[in-house]
Amino acid sequence: MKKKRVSLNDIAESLGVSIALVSLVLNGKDAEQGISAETKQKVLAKAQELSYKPNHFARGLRLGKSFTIGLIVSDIANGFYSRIARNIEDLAEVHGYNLITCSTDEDIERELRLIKLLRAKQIDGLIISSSQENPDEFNRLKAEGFPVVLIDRCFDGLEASCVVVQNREGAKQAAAHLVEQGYKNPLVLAIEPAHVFTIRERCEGFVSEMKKHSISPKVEFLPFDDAFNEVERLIDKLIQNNQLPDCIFAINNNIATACLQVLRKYNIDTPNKVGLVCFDDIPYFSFMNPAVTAISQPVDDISASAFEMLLKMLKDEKTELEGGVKHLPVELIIRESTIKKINI
Amino acid sequence: MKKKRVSLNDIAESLGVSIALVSLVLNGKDAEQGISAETKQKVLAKAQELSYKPNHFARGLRLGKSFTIGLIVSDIANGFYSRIARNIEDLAEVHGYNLITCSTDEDIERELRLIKLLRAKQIDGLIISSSQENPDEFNRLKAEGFPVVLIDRCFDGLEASCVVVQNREGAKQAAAHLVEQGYKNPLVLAIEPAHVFTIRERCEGFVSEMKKHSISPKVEFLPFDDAFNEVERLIDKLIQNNQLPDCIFAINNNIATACLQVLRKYNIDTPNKVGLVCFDDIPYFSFMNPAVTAISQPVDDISASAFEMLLKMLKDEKTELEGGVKHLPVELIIRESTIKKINI
DNA sequence: TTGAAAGCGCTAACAC
DNA sequence: GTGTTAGCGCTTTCAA
Repeated sequence: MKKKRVSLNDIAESLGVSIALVSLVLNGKDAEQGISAETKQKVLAKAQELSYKPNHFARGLRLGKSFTIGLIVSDIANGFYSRIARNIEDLAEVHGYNLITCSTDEDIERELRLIKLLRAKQIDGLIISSSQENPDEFNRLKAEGFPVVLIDRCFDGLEASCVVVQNREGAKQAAAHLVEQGYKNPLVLAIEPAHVFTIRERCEGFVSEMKKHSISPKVEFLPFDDAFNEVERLIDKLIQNNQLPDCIFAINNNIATACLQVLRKYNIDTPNKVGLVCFDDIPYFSFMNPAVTAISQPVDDISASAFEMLLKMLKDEKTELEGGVKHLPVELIIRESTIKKINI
Repeated sequence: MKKKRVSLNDIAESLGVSIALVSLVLNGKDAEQGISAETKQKVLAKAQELSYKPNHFARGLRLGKSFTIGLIVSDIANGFYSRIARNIEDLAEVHGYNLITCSTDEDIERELRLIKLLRAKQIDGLIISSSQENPDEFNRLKAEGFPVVLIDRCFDGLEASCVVVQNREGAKQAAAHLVEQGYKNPLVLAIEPAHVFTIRERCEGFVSEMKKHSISPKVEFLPFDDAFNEVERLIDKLIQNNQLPDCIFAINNNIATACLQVLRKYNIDTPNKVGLVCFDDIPYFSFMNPAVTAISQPVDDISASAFEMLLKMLKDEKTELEGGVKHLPVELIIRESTIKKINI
């Protein structure tokens, strides 16, 4: 029993005026066209009465715009990305845009498919934390004049715009802190794919700082899925081989959480037996047991900067798109998981 | 320097065939139309070469479908909803649909605006956790034949389809558990707006169970925003007036988290001085300090049921939409925050 | 086997 | 002040 949607035509007919007139009024262009206040009221009233809703397809087809932007991340259920999504959603709404969000699970092919799909759906612009191996796809998009902003992860040779944090510096701070606390045998727990910008930079920053103190950390790359079991398998193996580290640098909040679970399960005292520091802070870390030392990323700034960049491109379509990478600072927040207790 | 998008016409022209032919081939209707394998190949090759992407607007305008579904929740950054969003996103993708997600912050007007907007954007269906006061809007949608499934929250008199959990039963279990543990002076921490289905059912379930044990819990409704400060203000007042409860029933994961923060800040021993139980379990609760006793909701089942219902409506458009409410069971997971230690 | 053409609903240039 | 009209890109019916 589907009712037909009401169109401009329906309003025009029932009022005995032209479609164009109705369109003009409903788009607020009555002033510049000199439409009488009377007809304007009639039209507005009728539109209300029939509860007219503009057809987005027709409008989009005509205008070539969807007022929808895409957001692609690895996993929208990860607190880091879901906070970004929420921020961008709010910013977008202010400017009349909606957000269509997709998760890739770090799958390169899937990411390309999603980009294609979203473009077919005529999104006006894209914000993406990419899992690609190189910047080609994004340079292509930029060359086409398609507004795109990368967040979180960057590429050498990228020509499109990008917002990232100071991964290296953050990782170095974490390393320096661990050394200061007397940890000597660190393990870096990263995830695949290892080429990902954030992973690489964080690992390199951490390792290079450790090297300064004549320490060479082990680095392990875990599959993206199923963090808990992967971490457990690894820790188990390390225990068997008597190779347990005395501290862990977790590459993201997921891995850190998994670590905490596993350490607890194996009754490994944190921070006294094994310290833990995480890149990326989430609200829960501050009251976990133990509270987790973490490098906090400026989520609000990332969202705001990225959206601002995108909006600029969305607005002045004439000019060449700009490009450029913006680096945002991070902050090491020291909590219980890296401060050994005096009496153990 | 925007390149023009390539259209069916471009392919047709450069091949010297008709648009219709190209359309047929690209939609895989070449068999039933009896198009020669040769032309088919030509078309496919050309489409590939020009990297043709169908224009979603034109298609949608013609077909009246967007292959996009809407998801409206109060806050996509809340773990409960972000997990649901991720699940539905995955299910949707399998069936060729995308998800456009919006947050309302429990704002009734905003919710209505969003529904209108998404419909204008021609979403094919809607999954929503609503903050409305009554089912009118959704009964209207159903009457119009628009596919909609409510999740998490329901209404008396609702005619549309709905998936909820057994809020009352869960809250009762929580209450019974607290009593069993010897707690005698509970406080219910809920949020506004108080008319929300989940809030109401959880409060009622909890209170009615407590009444059986001759206990009348206090119930406080906090504004939706800024949970931490609201909880702190309240706890502070209770301490001043010497009215601190001996246990708290937090209505959702946000409030529970805020409670934990505040209790810690005030150095109030949990569970010995004040116990804490939460409706809705999130992964972090299991390794917080103390680990939080919580009522776990079947997030996967909620997502799957809701999507399945929606998909059914999306598919057979002919038949009258069904309606009906599905109730899913919950489970009390007992952890440290409600088990008093023997030696305190 | 293929082509022609109508029409989805809307906007904007132009005509009256 | 208001109407007419072309056309955005696509699908689908009918004709050839």
